Amino acid sequence: MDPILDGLNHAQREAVTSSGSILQVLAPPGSGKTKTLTARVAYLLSHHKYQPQDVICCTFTIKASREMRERLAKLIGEKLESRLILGTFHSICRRYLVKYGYLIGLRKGFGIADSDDTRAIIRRSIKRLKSSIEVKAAQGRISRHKAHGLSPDALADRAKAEELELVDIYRDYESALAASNLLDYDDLLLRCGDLLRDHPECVSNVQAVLVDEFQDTNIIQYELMNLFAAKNRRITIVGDPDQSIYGFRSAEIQNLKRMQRRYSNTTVVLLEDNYRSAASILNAAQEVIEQDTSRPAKALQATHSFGTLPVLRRLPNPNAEAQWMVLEIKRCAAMTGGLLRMSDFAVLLRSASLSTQIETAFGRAVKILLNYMRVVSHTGHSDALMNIVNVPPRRIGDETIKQLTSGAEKAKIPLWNFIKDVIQGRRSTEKKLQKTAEQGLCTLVNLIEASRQKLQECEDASAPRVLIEFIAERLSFQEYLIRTYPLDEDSRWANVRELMHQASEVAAFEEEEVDKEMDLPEIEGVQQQQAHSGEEALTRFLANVALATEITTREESKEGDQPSEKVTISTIHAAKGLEWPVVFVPAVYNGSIPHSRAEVVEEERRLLYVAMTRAQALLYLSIPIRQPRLGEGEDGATTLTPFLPPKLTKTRFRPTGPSLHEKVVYAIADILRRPRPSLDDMYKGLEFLPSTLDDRWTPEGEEDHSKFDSTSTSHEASGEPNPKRRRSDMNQGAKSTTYMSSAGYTMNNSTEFTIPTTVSSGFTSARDYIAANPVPPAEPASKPPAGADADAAGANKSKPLSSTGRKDGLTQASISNFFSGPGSSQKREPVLPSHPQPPPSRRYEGAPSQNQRSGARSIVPVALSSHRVQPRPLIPTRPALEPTNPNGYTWLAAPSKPTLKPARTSMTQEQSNNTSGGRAGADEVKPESSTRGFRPATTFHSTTMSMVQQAPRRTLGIRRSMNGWQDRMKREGGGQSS
DNA sequence: CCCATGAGTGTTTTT
DNA sequence: CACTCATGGG
Repeated sequence: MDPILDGLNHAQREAVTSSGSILQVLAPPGSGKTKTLTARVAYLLSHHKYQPQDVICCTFTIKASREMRERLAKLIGEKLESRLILGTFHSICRRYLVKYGYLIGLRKGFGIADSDDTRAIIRRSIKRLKSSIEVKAAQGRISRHKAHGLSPDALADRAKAEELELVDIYRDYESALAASNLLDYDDLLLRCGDLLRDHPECVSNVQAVLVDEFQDTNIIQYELMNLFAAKNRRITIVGDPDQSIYGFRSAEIQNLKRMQRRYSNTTVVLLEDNYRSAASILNAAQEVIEQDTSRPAKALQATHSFGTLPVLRRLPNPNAEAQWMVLEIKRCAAMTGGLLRMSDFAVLLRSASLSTQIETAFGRAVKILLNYMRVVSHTGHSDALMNIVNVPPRRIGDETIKQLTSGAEKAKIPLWNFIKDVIQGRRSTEKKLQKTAEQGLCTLVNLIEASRQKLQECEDASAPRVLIEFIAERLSFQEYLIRTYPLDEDSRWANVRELMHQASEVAAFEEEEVDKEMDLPEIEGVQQQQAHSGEEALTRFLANVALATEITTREESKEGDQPSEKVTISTIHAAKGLEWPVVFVPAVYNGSIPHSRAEVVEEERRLLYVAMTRAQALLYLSIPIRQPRLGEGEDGATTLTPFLPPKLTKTRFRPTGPSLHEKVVYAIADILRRPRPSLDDMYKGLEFLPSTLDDRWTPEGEEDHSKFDSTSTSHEASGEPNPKRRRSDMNQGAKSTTYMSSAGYTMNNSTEFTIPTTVSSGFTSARDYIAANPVPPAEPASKPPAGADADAAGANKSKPLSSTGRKDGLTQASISNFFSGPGSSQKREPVLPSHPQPPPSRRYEGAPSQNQRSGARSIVPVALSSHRVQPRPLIPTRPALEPTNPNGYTWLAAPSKPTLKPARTSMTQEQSNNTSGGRAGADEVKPESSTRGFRPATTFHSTTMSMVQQAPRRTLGIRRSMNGWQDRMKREGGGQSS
């Protein structure tokens, strides 16, 4: 039979082969959504003979589109795949606008305003108008209005008093964008919509349109979809209302319904077999989502065995929570005999503000260069210009800038032109500029002019790279970095190198496939706009960067390219669509999971649902029972998220990590469809574990003091039989290993570096841990040089640097801090904490100032990972273009076969690991998902671990180390001790 | 008057 | 880290 249909179940096949022109595929987590969509594309090409360039396939994230491209390449061959019009809505729109934007009066060479630009513009307006609205709030509201197609004037009309203030800002913002010839994210969609409405001929070739993650579309995207398909009205969408988590971005869950109304011939196919997770995980997740009573009931059948119950763990505080995760990760890795490697673990957070910011911060060096390039590419980019006028410092301060901008405004010419005129004596500012400032401007102008010249000379795709190098050179950029960030200049410089690398890669890529992906098919009678190739290469490069990109760069290094062994840390949003064997969802307390600022609680619940359904074999939720900083109650006691009511936690979760005896391990292997490890392997890693059980803290979340001496294990907690392994007692030996370099390195710089080294008693420090483990599965490091390092470290740190005394108390506010935090000292990577037991009973609370080696400070974080994944939208609270009828879907068509699966799916008791029976489901259906093929995603932000490994990975841009945390730690530590 | 530097505060989710 | 506010040098 048709190879395209291989491995598809009944419902999936039905979806793929459906003859309906308007098709909705409702696909819950793990049901083979992407697989179905790609197969559908292949099917349309082969059975309907559509040309690939006549098929549009939209996703929401770059990552998703990349994945789809890869899968399609395998299915239909690269040749066809490369001709498909496939990408995020934003990138597809950009493509159309580049080619046909002139038809609606778009100026050539427009740039894309990323959120920094946007924020800067809005900030300025707010300041000028003396508004009291917060920048971020204004930014969000404006975007929301734009997403709903409301112009400033339209908004003014229905103005409520308080919106009036916003209207002015909005207007201002729009004109600033126009003045710089910039389009923001919303504009890309809006303007493309305008284009296609006025000139439908641009898409007259389109035979079929496919949209992934449809529940995340907003009104504009929905409209775009219709416009793309205007000619032939053939649309396939896949989505799942339960995974709608992008409402804040104006996604409208009602689009599903809306689409059904619009196309009366809509066919709906429902997929309901889950191939990803253990039944126990699915059951728990299902109960969470079903609390939303407005949601239509929907079945989700597990095809895997029950597995082992998910965990809901209580811990004393966020710090302990982080340590616990690390311990559990080590325990799992060690006790499963090589079955799980670091990349199989993920920590999913509700908010990643910390790490996110840091990452962006680290990207600053890169950003500076990009802004130079943007100015070179288009001198009208006043914003980019303002960002770099005084970077590196040129004695051009606020006053000078004010003079210049107001002068430019009066003269009605772009800032750049005005500046140039001023320094060339053709114009002058109201007030005379300082001599020094004038000189500074002069150098700047010279540099930009020289760069533009250079660009003109460069007629090919290498332009981006040539320019970066030229500019960096002329700025003595590396020296500037050293001067500015003495502590970690090199990691920043590394980011720059990375950028250069990306630039050259892009160049190579484009050379060899010039007419590939970026070109749209020629349409008779409609002319496409062409451009100077050097300039065009530059613009494109910049656009890709702005679109968050991760320009793919296929090849990720040839040698040693193991999928990088790191634990992934990501936001839940970014994790959508992905899966991992083991998933941790920390901080499930009220205020975090239903986020305190969340507008729609249901969305938060879905978020938890999405997080839980990312797990294949093991799922851990955890909560610090006290959160010192953001004290919720007195003493910062937290309350469990309302999404996990007692009824649920009692039946669907266990209080501590499962004991990992053979059966459990086999079940995990089966679910992952990996070979079962041998008993020998399973025993191997044990001796380095502090305990074979999750018993360092009591199930109630207290530190378990009894633990130190005796071996009394409280395994009962887990409800499973006591494994026969005994805990190896490792006290002493510092088995740590290698962390040499880091220590050495940092020491030079003096400032602190403390942290990492603190190894406490005999465990490996986090850093060692990673150093030792990163690669192969867990093989613990060999033996240790021990002692010395720890001492050194200790000594060093004991000297608190100057005033900022760091203490080590480390109470972080949240886990994310923890992870990112401490461990890193200067350039190192993140480390994983390790540390199981605190040595002697030192508790940290008591001794704030000293003790660095106490267990407390052990921080160390995990490798922080990398990753960011895809996002998707959600429902807004807006005033509605349509009656909101939350979820009243009607299934127009029935799904797959009635499915009766043997009841195996839900055995209620945990012990169901029975036998290998676990694989039952798997036999009937060919497994599909599985983890293969997925890489940890390199993304824009990769973090640090990479440094540990030799080969730096490539990602677009930012590689970060976690400095910066140090100050933070110092501060926090200090504060709290007092 | 203008610019640089240091201290203090605070942070959902993302194309 | 970004942002804001205060102080000190030119």
